[in-house]
Amino acid sequence: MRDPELTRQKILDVAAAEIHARGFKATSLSDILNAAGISKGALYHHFTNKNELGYAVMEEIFMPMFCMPWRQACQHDDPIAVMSAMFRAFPEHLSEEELEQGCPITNICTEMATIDEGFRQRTETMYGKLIEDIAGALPKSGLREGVDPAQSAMFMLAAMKGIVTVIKSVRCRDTFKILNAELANYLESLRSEESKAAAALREAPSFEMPTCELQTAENLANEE
Amino acid sequence: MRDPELTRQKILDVAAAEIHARGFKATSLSDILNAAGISKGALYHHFTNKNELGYAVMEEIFMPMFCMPWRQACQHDDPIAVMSAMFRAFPEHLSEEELEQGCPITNICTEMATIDEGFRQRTETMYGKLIEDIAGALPKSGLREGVDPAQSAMFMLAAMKGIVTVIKSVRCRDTFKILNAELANYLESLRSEESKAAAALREAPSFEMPTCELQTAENLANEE
Amino acid sequence: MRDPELTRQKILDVAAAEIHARGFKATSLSDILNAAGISKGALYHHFTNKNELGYAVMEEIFMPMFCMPWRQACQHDDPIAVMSAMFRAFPEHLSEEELEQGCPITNICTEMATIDEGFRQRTETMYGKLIEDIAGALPKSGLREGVDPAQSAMFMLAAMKGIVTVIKSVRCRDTFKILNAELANYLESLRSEESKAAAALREAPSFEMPTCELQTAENLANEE
Amino acid sequence: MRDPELTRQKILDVAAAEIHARGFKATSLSDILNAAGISKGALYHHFTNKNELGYAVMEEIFMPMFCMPWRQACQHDDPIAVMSAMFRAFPEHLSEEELEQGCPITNICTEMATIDEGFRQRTETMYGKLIEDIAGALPKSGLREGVDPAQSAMFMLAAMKGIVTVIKSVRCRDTFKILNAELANYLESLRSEESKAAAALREAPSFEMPTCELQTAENLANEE
DNA sequence: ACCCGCGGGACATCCCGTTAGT
DNA sequence: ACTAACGGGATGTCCCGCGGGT
Repeated sequence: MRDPELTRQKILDVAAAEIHARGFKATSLSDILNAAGISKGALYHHFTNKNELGYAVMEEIFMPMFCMPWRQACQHDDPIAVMSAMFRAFPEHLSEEELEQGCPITNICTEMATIDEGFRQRTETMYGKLIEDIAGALPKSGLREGVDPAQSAMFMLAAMKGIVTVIKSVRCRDTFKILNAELANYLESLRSEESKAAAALREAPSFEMPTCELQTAENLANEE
Repeated sequence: MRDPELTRQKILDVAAAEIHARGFKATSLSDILNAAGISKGALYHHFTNKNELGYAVMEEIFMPMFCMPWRQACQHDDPIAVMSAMFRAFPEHLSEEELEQGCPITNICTEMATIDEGFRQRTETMYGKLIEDIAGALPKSGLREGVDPAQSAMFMLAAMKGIVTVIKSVRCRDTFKILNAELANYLESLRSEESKAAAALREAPSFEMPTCELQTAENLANEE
Repeated sequence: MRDPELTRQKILDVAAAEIHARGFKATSLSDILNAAGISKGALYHHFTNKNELGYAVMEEIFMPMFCMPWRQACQHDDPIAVMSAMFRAFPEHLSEEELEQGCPITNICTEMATIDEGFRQRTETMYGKLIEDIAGALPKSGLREGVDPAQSAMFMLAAMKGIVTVIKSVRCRDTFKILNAELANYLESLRSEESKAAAALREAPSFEMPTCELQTAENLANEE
Repeated sequence: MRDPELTRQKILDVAAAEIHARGFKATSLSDILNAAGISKGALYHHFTNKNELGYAVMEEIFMPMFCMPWRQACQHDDPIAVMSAMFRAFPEHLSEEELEQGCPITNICTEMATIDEGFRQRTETMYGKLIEDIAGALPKSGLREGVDPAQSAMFMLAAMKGIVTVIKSVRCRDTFKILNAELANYLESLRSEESKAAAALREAPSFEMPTCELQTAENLANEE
């Protein structure tokens, strides 16, 4: 019955959901408490304050969730192909709710960056690492001359985030598809001529949304 | 001494600045009141509640400010050239503060879209109009075959917003330049061959940040 | 119906009573709110926080109340005689409750001096002024050679506060009388021989507890 | 490693220090726990609640510490001489911190007497015993006719506490010296003529602050 | 048109004490 | 004997909005 790690995870899971749905400031601790069915004492025992809880949610839920597909794509022989497929598949895979809520990291950072350094810095370092990984992987696909992998990776990331942000306002899945297709085109345009030829012969890799193996309260409970 | 319109504008100006700096929820009415040197009664005389004030700030300050440069570019004979120049010039023109605060519209909409329809809808309709204008203007520059102006306009807008959002986290002006340069390249890539040739001959239009002729409290005061 | 000054005074009066009865930290704002029948908003409107309320209570209630009798004694031709009478009369004049609660200034300062400078400094300056006044008045009674008026005033003040403090623990009115009599003796011992002789001829001034004309909520209400 | 008595003492020592520094209500159990490096369970194993811990601190730390010098003085042939020396030496012996914090017993009793009988009663009985001892010893020094030893002892005690309380507000070591000197004078004035003469011939007893042999955690640890 | 006094609720924090467990 | 998870209440702060008055 008493399982601190599970309690902690339950708090994190619920907090992540609430924060994603309503934003950080608009989410009260009582909301989380009620939804998770735990007491104030328990929360205060695991996290020293609301901001610290927010940091933990970012690091242990939002960031792994966000990075997973990119990391997976980076390990493939033709990362550009996988990412392209990813962009094209993505708009279909999101629920109506997710589409309306946008990217949790962009949300929390846009909201909190100017009033709390903790959120901003965590986002900054995450971006740094992710860009590094992607920039390291892109050349595997064969790049056009003059293309700077880091620069392109950054642009792709920014564009992708911009698209999700715009979609959050516009709430239109078709627009989402179109924009992501345009982004996929941008990606493909980075290939060298040989790479293009080769890619044309191969079949496009079927992309399936990676089931993000997060440490969730459910997982923890099932283990036993 | 008693000038309702001036009072209203002062409130809007101050509110815009505070909200841009701290976000909507994190800005309390007292913050605005103190900064503007007016009383709560005055505020509630002009605006029915905090959200309504937020809407007015969006419509009368943030949106005109944001749209101004685009509208200007659309009126030029070669909109792509102007927008390209704009993207390249932009990172230099922003103060350190503005760079850290990001785009006010993206901020407020990202923060509030899920908890209040008013903010979202206003953003949506603004995007709609802006895209329409840009899509209407782009062909003047001569587009490559197969390019859908609306689609490209949307992508450009999204990418631009994504870039500003990322920069808000990363706080690096050089990265800003690089990303905007990449965006400018994207724009130029939309041109047809003839357009490219023509543009190469012309001199690039020098871009100067448009001084947004907003209705501000200062302007109002000076008129008299 | 709406009388801000009266509201403020009511808060001060009630807060003074509660703080005197329970101590500063042990008195919650809700206690005061309930006892005064006002809302949290009203309190927050008149005082920025609990400490600031405490300061106001000290300055506007406790200190005038405490200083009144001394000031009165200082204006007499023979201050020593008045103060002596005061010390002897004091233990009889206090209610059982006041006897148990001790001196409000000593209480609040003893409790708060180490954790908040505001309380300490206010006490310090009050002591300074009071000592100055008493030291200025004492010579009127004719002092023995070698007596430093300031020094004696300070000692008298300290002893008096010590007595009240001890009585707060011991809760014995007779002990109070004895100790105050001893203090009165100390005072009389400061006189020169002529002064002693003269005082012996005169009748001891009858002392009556000065009705401290404080600005109380009751007074304010009665004025209208 | 597991030494319940040592744990208990450590708690007491740390609690005493924290309570002396911040006051009883302002000291949270977590403050003590962190400073002592023990867990809440340990504390609640040794003490049933916060008040009970406070009582123990009073009885086992504050009171022995406070009484020690007086007891020592009482055993001397000329208690008045020793106490006089004590008063004169005291202000020099205190650290700046101790001077600012005042007498721990006065502090805790002033703060808690009205809201908890436990603190008050313990103080009352301690005063009773101490006065008894001093009143019993004073005659050894040879008292003036008409002097009631108990009365004088009480006055001395009260005055001394008042002085320390005032100094806590005023924070001035010189004032401390002056007031204590005045108190010493009071003491000496209790002597009979013969006693005065005799004391004048003898050398004043040099006073050194008694190293209070308390049961401290350090002492306990060293014993092994 | 604007100000000031006020109502009342919500929120983050924090704190004391209990209990399952080792 | 001691740890750590947890319960749940209370507190100070603060904030949005209303309405009497000028």
